[in-house]
Amino acid sequence: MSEKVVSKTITIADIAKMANVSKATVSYVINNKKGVSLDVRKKIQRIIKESNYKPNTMARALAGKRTNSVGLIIPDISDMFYANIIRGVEKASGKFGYFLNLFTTHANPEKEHEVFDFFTSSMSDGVIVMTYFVGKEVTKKLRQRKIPFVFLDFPYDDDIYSVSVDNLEGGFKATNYLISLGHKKIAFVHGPEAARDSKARYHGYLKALEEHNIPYDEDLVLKGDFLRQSGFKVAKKLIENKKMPTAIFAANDQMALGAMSAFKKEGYRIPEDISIIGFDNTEASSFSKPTLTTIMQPIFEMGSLAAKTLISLINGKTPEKKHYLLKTRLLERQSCSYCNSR
Amino acid sequence: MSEKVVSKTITIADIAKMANVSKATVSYVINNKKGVSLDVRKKIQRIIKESNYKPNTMARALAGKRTNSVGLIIPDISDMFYANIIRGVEKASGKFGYFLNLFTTHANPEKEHEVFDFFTSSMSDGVIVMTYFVGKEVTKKLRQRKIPFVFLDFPYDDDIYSVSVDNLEGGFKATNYLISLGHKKIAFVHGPEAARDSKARYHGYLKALEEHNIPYDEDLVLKGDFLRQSGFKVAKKLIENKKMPTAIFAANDQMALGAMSAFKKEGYRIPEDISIIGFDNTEASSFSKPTLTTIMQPIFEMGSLAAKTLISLINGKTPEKKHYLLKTRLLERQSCSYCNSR
DNA sequence: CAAAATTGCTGAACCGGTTAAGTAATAGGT
DNA sequence: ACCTATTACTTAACCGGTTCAGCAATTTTG
Repeated sequence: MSEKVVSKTITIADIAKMANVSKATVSYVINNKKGVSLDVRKKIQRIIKESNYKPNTMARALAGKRTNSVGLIIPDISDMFYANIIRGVEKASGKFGYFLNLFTTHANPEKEHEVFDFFTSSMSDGVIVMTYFVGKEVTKKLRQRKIPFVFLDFPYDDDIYSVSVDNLEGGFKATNYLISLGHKKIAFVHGPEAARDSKARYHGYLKALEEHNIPYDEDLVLKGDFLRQSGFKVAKKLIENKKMPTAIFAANDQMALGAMSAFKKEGYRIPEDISIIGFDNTEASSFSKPTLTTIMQPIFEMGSLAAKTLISLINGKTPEKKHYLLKTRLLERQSCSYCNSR
Repeated sequence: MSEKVVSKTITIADIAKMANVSKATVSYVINNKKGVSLDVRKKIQRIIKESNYKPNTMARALAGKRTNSVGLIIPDISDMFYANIIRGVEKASGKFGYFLNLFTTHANPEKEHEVFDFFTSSMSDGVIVMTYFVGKEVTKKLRQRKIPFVFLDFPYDDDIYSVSVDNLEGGFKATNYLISLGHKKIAFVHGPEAARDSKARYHGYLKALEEHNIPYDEDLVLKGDFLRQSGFKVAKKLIENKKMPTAIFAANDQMALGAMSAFKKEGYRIPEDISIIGFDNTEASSFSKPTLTTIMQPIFEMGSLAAKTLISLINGKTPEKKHYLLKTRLLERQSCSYCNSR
């Protein structure tokens, strides 16, 4: 005679029943819409609170509303760079009441496509994309599904909302700093061939030389691959070739630190005998002996601006800017000094 | 006379129409269910591919299916510890085809509740929780909504699936190591009062002393707060009080490094005059001079095991274990040596 | 004071899928 | 050849919300 009671999660219909109104009225109250008398409104609000009811996000989203979440697609989370991006995005989104869907592509083209497919199946209201292999197909897909998106650190494209770091200006700043210290023989260490950021930093280097009428010396421009080891090798080579510069600008901290240890090993004093500047402000750069002067990227701000821009787009507003090009900052530490050589 | 064509995203109904079948049949094909002839199946698959159709996740979830995403709630993402947790969770979930919803509570009780409320509104199929203020209400809420969950680094509770690091064993291991090097006067530096992990490490310390019949010396147990500065202060105090131990075990690397710099400043050689061991294997610990011997937590594995367990739960399977207590690992570096004093 | 506008609420369609139940056609068993 | 299973597919209800159209009661307006 007894019926089995299956505990079901409470729905809008239940609330409606309890309040003796229709589902519609409850919905209006939930969404703060007018057309409901104060009495009824209060009653419904009370019941909602008492029964601890939470509208189902899926149903909401399906019925045309938003999910209140933004997606973030990044290659990886293994270093602080990406962790900081996440932080920035998370913080800014949180401020606007959005939550974060995180996707990592592991720098794997296949996985990247998978991720995008998932995205286009609706889940986040918009997406921030930072990835290696994105091409026109992806932006096309996103547009087709009318999913707002913002790219991070993406080559300038007038059609695409983007937030990037001004790597050229960063390279310029680094080189300029060395020049201001009296250096004229300044070496540059490249990152890997394909790296856009390294290239931009190189162009900043060139620009600074040019502006100060310092002749370009091909022998002082060296190939690296962003890894510590390559900085070490490059430094060795410079020493062997007896073509020593008075300063080195490496396209990232890792290589700068590699070079530093090579020079120290060969008896050079830093910064007395040679100045070194890096790029990125990785954690390691503040622990080296001497601590590494470097260029800091506003990573957190990058994430946070991207989120702000995206949320504007989601809400149909026009973001302040279509393209942000963020300035870097010079961190003066111990690895650079006035040029002592003739 | 011309009609405005509004580009609509393609739905299962569209596919059904194109294939001259019902929505149901398409659904069966999508979900690889039987009851569809090979011919029709292939035809539908072709059409799906050609039209680049992706089922709407929301609709799916609403109709009783899953979202294929797991939630992760953590206090913050500002350091590599959490970044590694994320990595572990992301990687393991990815392997099973699950995506990640990331929530951070910023160690803020209010925000924490907000996050949980959002969760209970259905979005992820399950959730991994690592947070400060969780209490019984939260686990009750999750249970009420039938959302599977796993706790990270949570005090043992027989009722709750959990993955934790064996901090006691870690503390034991660290202390034991120092003892094995001949040390008898071993200081311990606490983390903040409330920190469960610090407390557990302390108990490991006690256990090791006891097992080797080394008398407990109250004066060698000092209060810190996990910050570098506190390690520095504590070391100063030891020196001033002329109650020098031959070794120090700090409850985390930061404090160990702080202590290290204090000792160095006062002319002590490490490890010749005093051995130091930390806990956590933070990045900084491998850059110090000398490099810091420390206890490594299997953070990545923690995240990955939690994800595995959660996904089992989601799929109605019984996870291998209800409680994982992961072992730490000793990283022997340069900051510890045989005890030289009498 | 009648007509028009407004307010407060309801009913029902809809979002895009899943799935139980039903049906027609084909295959299998004796 | 006749009855029963099985196969292949469809119909329709349902998930839990939102929102438009409609209606009655009340208020405003000329």
